Amino acid sequence: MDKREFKDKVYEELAKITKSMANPHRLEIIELLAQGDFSVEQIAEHTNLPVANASQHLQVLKVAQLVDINRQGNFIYYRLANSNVFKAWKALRELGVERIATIEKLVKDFRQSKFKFESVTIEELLQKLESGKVTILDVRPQTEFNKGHIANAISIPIDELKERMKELPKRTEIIAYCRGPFCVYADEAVAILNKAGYKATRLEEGFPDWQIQELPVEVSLN
Amino acid sequence: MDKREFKDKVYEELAKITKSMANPHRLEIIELLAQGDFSVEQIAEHTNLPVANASQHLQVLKVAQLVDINRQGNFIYYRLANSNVFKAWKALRELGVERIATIEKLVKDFRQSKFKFESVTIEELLQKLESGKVTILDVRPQTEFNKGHIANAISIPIDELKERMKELPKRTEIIAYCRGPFCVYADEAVAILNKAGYKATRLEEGFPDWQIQELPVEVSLN
DNA sequence: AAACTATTCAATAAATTTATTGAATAGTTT
DNA sequence: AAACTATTCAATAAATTTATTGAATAGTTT
Repeated sequence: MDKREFKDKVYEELAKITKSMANPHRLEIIELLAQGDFSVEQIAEHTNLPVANASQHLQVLKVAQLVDINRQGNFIYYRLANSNVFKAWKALRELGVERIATIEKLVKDFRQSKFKFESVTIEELLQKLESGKVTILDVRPQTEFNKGHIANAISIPIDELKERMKELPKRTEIIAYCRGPFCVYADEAVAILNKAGYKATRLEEGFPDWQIQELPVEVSLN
Repeated sequence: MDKREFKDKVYEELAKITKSMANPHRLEIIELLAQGDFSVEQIAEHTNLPVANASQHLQVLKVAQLVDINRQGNFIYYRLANSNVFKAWKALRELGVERIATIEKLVKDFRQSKFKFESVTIEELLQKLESGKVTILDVRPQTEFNKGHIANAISIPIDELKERMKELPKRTEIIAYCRGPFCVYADEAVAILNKAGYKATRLEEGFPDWQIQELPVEVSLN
């Protein structure tokens, strides 16, 4: 094998992996699976895809070895194959957010149209945790919280927040988080809480970003 | 704009960026541009593409805002738009190297078919630098060395190594590096040097990996 | 074993990406 | 201004990716 042939094969392989990510639905699936494992049906519902279609995209990811499966009864659960998959997604996300004004604008327009809040980065949250009392609020669905969450976070899914917000302290600062920077549950939570007189801010990033940095988490052993 | 519409647009934009990278030639171009800027002709030559073809791939990268241009006389020089582009490439590369046994195998087969040497990681090199004397040898073409290189590295392009190796110390350990883990100049250098009685090893990663970690470099101001 | 359920498969048409070729363009040098 | 050079553009055919639909499959429950 000569040098050119070798190179061609290396880049060919890398391109295969990159292609397996290069689709809006598959990027969304990867982001979702960063929260934990999900069945095909659940993935289809979350991403608004017909099941057969979701399944096809999952096959593409499986062939590229970005996801693993785990059969339980009639259900097949998909999960990310390893943490490098999330790292690659994160790098692409950061490239996107920095480079494409469109995305920034989309995010801002959407957030500002309903709410207009500042957010706190993971680093800033760590500083706050060191210097004083902060309540961390996880507003993702209960099942995602159960799969893994930031250590000491309180779980109140966004749908239950209105009835259950009395469980939260009125005085201490509340940082709400969800799946990632594009997830709007945290924005909704901040809107609800601030209106009711709480002191709430959203975390810019999501649980997987926290976890990948090896910060303290509580995960289910399943 | 409702939630689903917002999500669709975000992932659509991210997929556009990802697609712009999802091609073997474009991945190779990105890796090359991580060394510095190059004209279309140079890029075409390095990647073994017809000029018109290279130009088309560069347009794709330009539209996605992964590269910038800089006209000088008749030549147009392309460069990476910012360090996040290299970070994304690096994340994909690491995902690839870890996940796809094929690539590992390709790299090993190719290296072992001609040479079979161990390599040193950036971290290991840093330790060596702390604990004793090491000569760092840059075997990339002179122009790439001039654009930027590891601080205190000596430049001897691989083509000139046989005649010029007497410039190198026989006693101290030599670490040779080039463009990145898929670049084989460093392997060739190690083979030549060890045969001649030098103590040489290759650096696993390349100059851009060193630079992105904000380790000491010498760069041209151009 | 039959009925059921979640998922995958297969076929197809439409959309997108790619390589190839030759011409056009934007700037430089004479 | 004419000749020249590097790069881009435009058109096209071939290859690949995608969504859609209905059927098939692998396993579970009755």
